[in-house]
Amino acid sequence: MADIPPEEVVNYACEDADITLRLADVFEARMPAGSPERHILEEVEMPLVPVLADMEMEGVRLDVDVLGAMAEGLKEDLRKLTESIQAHAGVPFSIDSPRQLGEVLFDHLAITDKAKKTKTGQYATGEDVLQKLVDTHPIVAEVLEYRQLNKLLSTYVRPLPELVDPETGRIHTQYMQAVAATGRLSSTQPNLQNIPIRTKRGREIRKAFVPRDANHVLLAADYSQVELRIVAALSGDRGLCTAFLEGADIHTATAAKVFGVPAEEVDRGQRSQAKAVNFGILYGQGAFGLAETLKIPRREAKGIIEAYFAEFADLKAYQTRVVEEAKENGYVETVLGRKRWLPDITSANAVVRGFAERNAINAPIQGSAADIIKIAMVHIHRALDEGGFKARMILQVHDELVFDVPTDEVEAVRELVCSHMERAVELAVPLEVEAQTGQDWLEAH
DNA sequence: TCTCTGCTCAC
DNA sequence: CAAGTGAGCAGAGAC
Repeated sequence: MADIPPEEVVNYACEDADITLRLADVFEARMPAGSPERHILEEVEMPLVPVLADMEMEGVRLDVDVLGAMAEGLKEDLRKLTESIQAHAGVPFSIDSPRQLGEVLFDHLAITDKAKKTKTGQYATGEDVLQKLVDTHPIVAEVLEYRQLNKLLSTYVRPLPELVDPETGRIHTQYMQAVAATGRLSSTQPNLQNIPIRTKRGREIRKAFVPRDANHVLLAADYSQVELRIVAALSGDRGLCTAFLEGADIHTATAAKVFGVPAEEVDRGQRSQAKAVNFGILYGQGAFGLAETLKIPRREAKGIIEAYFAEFADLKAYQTRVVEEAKENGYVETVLGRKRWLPDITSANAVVRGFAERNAINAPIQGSAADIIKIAMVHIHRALDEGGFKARMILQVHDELVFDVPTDEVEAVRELVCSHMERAVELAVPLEVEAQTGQDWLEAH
């Protein structure tokens, strides 16, 4: 081994021997030519590196005045809420401290005699816990609102303007390519993959994400129901596949089957329940979790899940199969053959094993969605370059891509982006993409 | 200064 | 016991 340059060698220190191997041999053994791993490395992950680098360097412009105005409003509302919460409590305390808040609510004010504890023994004061206690005392609703507004101020509105690069005037996130166990990207410094959208107040933050100048717009393109389409394709479930092939509203179609009524007669409540079941399926949720989400008795949740799997029997069989395969092989795979190893799948501990089983169900779905959008990103980046477009890909949020586009390129880029996203892979069901433009990220949704 | 905990934002 | 993947913030305590 003396003739191998040191940078081409890996050393293993074992109990009673030092083993030296050629790096190239280790690589060939771990990623043999023609293997799915090698394909993912060479055709997806490596080509994605310069794409992500370009996105990071390009950055996204932030209108700091929008956030400045929001900050003033939030501070004033938080001041009033703090005053009122302290008055209800009767003692000064830090609302930001879950421990102090728990003591105020459950010892001092004693708003319930059934307080829940966390695993470390302190009072649980999470959103779901407080939501159930909202009628016991006026302080509870105020704490919930305080938490929501303080989250917006402390995580987004205050820090984001600080992260604008003085050179470019833009925010430059970092995409982490080898962090998430499923193959997803993550985003840090700042995380631009969790900018609020759910609440009215939070959504406003998206108005601060703007195109580079007056001659550009933001174009946001997102996959419609991509994970449910993937689960339909992977399971080959006839009911699910047919619904997607017919272009049906998937939650309405699901409700029609589960509740045994024609699609036209599905009401809002039934659709919303079916939607919750569909999402739960992606994570391996059980009756307990569904009951919690829908705020219905467990018995009822169990009935809904049973009706669901009676209708979508191929899906049930698929989930059973994927867990069995995980036990057999020690891993599960995405559409591209990306593996997630699950050593806990054979654990004797039912809690630990249950976790691994839900990972076995979820990872192929979440990971396949990651595979698909990564392929689309590589193709789109190449097509924009080859087409001589000035449009730039600037953000990825798991099932969504955002572009900064000159106004005269909008229609061509929209077509290019949608077409590459929809054709990234060929599945047994169509992939659909919705694209919208706007003068800010909120408007583009 | 570092790490852990609890909480909450996104998909 | 119970719903997957992440990141960031403030509090609290160890060092």
